[in-house]
Amino acid sequence: MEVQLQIKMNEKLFLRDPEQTELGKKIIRHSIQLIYKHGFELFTFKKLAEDIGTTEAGIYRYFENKHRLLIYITAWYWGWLQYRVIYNTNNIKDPIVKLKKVIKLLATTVVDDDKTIHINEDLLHQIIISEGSKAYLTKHVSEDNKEQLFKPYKDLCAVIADIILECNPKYKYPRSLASTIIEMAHFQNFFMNNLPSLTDFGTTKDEKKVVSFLEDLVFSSIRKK
Amino acid sequence: MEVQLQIKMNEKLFLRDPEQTELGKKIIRHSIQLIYKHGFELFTFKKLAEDIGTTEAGIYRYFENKHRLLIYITAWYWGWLQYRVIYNTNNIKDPIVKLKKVIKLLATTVVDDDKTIHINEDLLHQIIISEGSKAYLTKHVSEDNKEQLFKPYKDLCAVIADIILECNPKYKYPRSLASTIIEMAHFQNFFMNNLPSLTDFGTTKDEKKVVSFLEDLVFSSIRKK
DNA sequence: CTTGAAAGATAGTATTACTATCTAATTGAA
DNA sequence: TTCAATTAGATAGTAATACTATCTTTCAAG
Repeated sequence: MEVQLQIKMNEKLFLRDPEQTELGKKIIRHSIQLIYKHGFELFTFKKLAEDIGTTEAGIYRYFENKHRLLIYITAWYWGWLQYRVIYNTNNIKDPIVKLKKVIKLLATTVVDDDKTIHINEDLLHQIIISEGSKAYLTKHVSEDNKEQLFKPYKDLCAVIADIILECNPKYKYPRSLASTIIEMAHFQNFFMNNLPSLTDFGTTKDEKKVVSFLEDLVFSSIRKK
Repeated sequence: MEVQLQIKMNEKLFLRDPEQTELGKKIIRHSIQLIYKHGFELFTFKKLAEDIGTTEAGIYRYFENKHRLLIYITAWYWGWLQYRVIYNTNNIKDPIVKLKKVIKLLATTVVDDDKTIHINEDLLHQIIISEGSKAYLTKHVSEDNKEQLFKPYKDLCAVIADIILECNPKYKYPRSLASTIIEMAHFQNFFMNNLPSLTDFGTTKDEKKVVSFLEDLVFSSIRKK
């Protein structure tokens, strides 16, 4: 059986739905590759158009600008992660086991998912690590937020917060702890590979240690006192 | 007695030392104001030159580009914070009290420091919250790091890691916990004000709650088990 | 008095981030 | 079969950005 996974995206993120056309899918696929290759600052629609073999104007028919495209890509990632979290914790009763699963999903390298042929999830994961926070670290974050552009991130955070509350209904900071887990899963990975002295894993560069650190952090905090 | 505080800066950060001239100091002062006003992406050397009343070429004599200027500003901030951490924890014996002091210094609004006339520390603090991580989230982070551009951040992290180890010499992740405190002090503040549902302080927007969250997180983790 | 450093003035270039318009190809409904 | 709509390709153009270059003025220290 072949299953195709479709993440439902907020329509305000694009001018024309990239999932609906060949060119649209190429834009997503190649933009992930190019942002990975050049970094977001040096990524341009010109380079993207050349890479695809279309024109700049063609890209602009799908996305207002490269920042919206970044938000689209990150939103897709958070949507996909939430799907994976729910899918992988589905039959687990013990919330502690659930939470461990979540931490692993967040902090561990992704294997390319065949259910989404036009997206390379491994590159995407790397992009989220180094470019993800640029989606919201802007002057217009509040307006973007009003348009619900960050909903997938906030939904994921809420799902994790709920699992935290299952572990300890009296824990006072479930949402902040959830966003801390999400951000640190990525930042500690980035630091480990690029500014190793900011972590305790610089020598081994083993992402399992990021998982251990996060587990220690989280379960110390929510353990009933 | 008037004390003037000078933070010693890495010479690779600038082409001409901005602390040594009037124009240099104006560049720092006005760039902080303008980055605060426009955000880093929309901040340009042209706008800065107009604001100061000099020319673009004039700015380029001090800084290679706006990204180097951002690194300079953030490096100054981390240097200044380390000074404040050491100054304020100087006579404290109890490492737990020390660590609480550090968290407060990191997560609480700064009052403008008269010891540095040309820098508005309050605006600077806001900039670090929303733009700080852009200094290292780049493709060239490793080369920049080889030039020691992030030393002040790493030094501060090391100082905090040492205090953590004073609290519990057996704690396994002092550096990662230190970088987590630093990053989350800023991110939780940003989230609280801009994406409130990612935190538990959205309704009150009270930064004291960020301090409480961080204290809970940190002291749960390092408590001897 | 002169000389060298800093800053001002002006100009110019390649690239970026768009917008506009026109034409060609496809597709699917009348 | 044809007509109309949708999508994409082609081309052009603009304002702003991110620089580099050069020449002149100012000013202060030796």
